[in-house]
Amino acid sequence: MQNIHYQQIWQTVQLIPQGQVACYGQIADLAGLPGRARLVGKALGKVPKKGWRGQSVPWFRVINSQGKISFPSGSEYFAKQKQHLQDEQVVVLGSKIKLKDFQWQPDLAEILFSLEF
DNA sequence: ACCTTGACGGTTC
DNA sequence: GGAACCGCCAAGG
Repeated sequence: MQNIHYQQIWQTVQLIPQGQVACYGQIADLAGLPGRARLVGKALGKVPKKGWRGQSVPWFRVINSQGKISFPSGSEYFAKQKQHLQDEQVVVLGSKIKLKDFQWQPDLAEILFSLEF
């Protein structure tokens, strides 16, 4: 396929460690697409369910810059995302997550690694 | 080539 | 806090 941007995004999302979260804008920046948070949302909506390059894409570790799950509360996907996060010990109160405690803070080495492709 | 759609973000009030 | 508004721009129709 030719949608290079989606692939860069999926790949970056795969770097988020288990038990941590990242926001859409943060992923966009790390993927080399500054200012394109919305594209990240679109890309996540299209992750291959079977995974990509042999690994699953942990879409549920991506939330918005306000620390909230971006699906309408009550929707099927909202529940699914919340469940996945709680399963890996991320505390979700209502729809909110404390970024201060759970946001992924990639170190320099990780950033450089992600830029090599 | 034009128009709409996004799992968004920052600014402002 | 939260809501309204505007900027963003690749993809798909």
